[in-house]
Amino acid sequence: MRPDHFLPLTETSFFILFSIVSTPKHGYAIIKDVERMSASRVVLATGTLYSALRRMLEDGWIERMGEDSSNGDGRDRKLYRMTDEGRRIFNLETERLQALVQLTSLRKAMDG
Amino acid sequence: MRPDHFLPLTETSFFILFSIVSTPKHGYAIIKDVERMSASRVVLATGTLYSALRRMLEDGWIERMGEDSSNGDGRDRKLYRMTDEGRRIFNLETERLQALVQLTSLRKAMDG
DNA sequence: TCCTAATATGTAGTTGAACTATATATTGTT
DNA sequence: AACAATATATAGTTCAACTACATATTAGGA
Repeated sequence: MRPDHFLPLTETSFFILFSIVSTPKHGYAIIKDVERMSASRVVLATGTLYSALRRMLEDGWIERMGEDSSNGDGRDRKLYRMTDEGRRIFNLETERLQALVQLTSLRKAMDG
Repeated sequence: MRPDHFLPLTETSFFILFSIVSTPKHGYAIIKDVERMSASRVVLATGTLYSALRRMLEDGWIERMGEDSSNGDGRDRKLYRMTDEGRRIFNLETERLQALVQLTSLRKAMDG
């Protein structure tokens, strides 16, 4: 199993994984979902999204599903689904985040 | 006042600011402090630290204090202190982090 | 006294993720 | 017919973090 020093995830990777954590989505839907979830603070450019997706595919964090052409509509859509490895990494990242928040709230009590 | 799109902070910047939030420190002390705080998960290389410090000085997030040579010992040490602007940014980042953790914990209940 | 680890600050060059800009095509609405 | 929204993708730039290197002082043990 690969080491864990790809943590911390970038904000982009984090939100992409978060977006497909339970429901596979295609690229454009991920952009819209991330925008909604973040209250418009994170708006991914297509260049940012597709290069991030390519990296995650290479690393096996996500995979394509419905590779065949016809998706009901004759539309060019590619659904991305999280792999077990992607889920493992996403969980590690949320744990890291929780620890960080806990650390900063501890500071408010003690000092030094 | 400058805009807020320097958020999210990188992990490096976050830990550096966190380290000097109440006590000014010199570079090497910051490295050791960050290592301790993160349970050795984050060990800053000197190149990483000093280039981050330079950027933060340029942006006015931190400032030097005790610029004069003699620090009791004849040692070459430069203390870095957080500015009000640095504190403002650090607080924004902790708020962002809290919101993120809240978002992920919400997911565990609902789904979509 | 010599050696080593810890303390302390810095620069040069590389890597890689996110960014802007651009290109293309389809679908739904007016 | 025109336009906004939906949909995917590449090329080139920017910038923070990284590795590797360079230098010097101080404390402690052999």
